[in-house]
Amino acid sequence: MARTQGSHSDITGPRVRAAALALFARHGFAAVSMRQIAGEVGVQAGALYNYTPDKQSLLFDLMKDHMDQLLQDRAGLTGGDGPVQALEQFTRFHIRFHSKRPEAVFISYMELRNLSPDNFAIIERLRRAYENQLEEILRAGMKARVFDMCEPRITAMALIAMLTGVNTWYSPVGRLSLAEVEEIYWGMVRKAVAA
Amino acid sequence: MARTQGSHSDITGPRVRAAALALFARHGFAAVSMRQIAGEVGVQAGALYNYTPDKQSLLFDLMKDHMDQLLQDRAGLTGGDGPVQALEQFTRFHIRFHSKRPEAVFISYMELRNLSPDNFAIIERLRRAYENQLEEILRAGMKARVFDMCEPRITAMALIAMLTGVNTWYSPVGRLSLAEVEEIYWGMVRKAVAA
DNA sequence: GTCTATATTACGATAGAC
DNA sequence: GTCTATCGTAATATAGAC
Repeated sequence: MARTQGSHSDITGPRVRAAALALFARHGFAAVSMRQIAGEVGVQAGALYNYTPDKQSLLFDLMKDHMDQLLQDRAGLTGGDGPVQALEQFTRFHIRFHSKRPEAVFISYMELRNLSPDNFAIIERLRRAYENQLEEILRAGMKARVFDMCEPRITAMALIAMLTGVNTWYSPVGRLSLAEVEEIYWGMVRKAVAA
Repeated sequence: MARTQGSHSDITGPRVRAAALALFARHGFAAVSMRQIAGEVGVQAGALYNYTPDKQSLLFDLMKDHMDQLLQDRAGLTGGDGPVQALEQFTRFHIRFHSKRPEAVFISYMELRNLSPDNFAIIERLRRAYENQLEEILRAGMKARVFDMCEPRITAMALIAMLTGVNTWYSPVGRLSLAEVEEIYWGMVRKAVAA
């Protein structure tokens, strides 16, 4: 992977981030060295510091971008005509979004403890905002008497855990299509909160 | 934490494992040094090698013991009078067992990638055996027409993910008792698979 | 069984040449 | 913007004294 000198700022930056994403997901943040990332990109370790002030920022930027994209994509949806439709939309969106980015999802769940306190607080606030969206859907459905549960916050956490669990077994080349997976999980979600 | 020389084999061994469990759960396997573990125990780093051949074995032993205990405790249960009772028993057992060992659970889910290939295969086989127990309960319930689902394997994975998610928010000193948590989750599980 | 001391290797990050 | 070279530190694991 050795290469001669030259200027490639516009393509090296994204490649550094892509390499870090793949390596952090595979081996864990603490187990990956800057030299490994550089080797994957095809530069020397020192060159990485043209694109990130330090290793911590590299991790944080990956997680921050992931959460921003999640909330942005989610904000682009209509919200549905009622609580049931909104819940179905949330369910399908969550599965689709997360199954398409297994590495970023993995990192965002596993590497929280390797964030600096300040960075952790930022990511946690974004995650909380996403969880709150599901909780509000559940509360609206209770008010409309189409859902029945005693603890909407905990139900929201339980449903998100279930949906994110798709990533532990789903493969795009597996037996089930993403549409079929959505259907199976939407069936469980619908029944679990049904009035 | 410094201490003078002396022989303490019978108490140091468990303390090494306890320190490793706590530190691995808090900071991650790769981020914890043998010196940190030794410091927590109150010995020098070299002394740890009287209790483990290397750091990898320390991690593996923690995970192996956790899985063995899970399967052993589970095997001590009756199984219930029918599929519905069996599912309720599984649900309550899973929540109770996992909520009582948050550190071991955390490690067993997060540090799989830090196991050597051989060790990974052993742990995976044990995990699979546990998942199969839930899958068999679901299949029995389908046969008896008390459960309804199209994919019992995936449903089992979904339910386990949901139940293990309790560990992300539950605190023994929080608002809800463990019995209340069990009740809430059993309600969701029951409805999700109901015929 | 634990200590001190160390061999060997690797880490994150920086400096200055090109 | 990337290179080579390096600073300062810390890692796992081992050896031999007590």
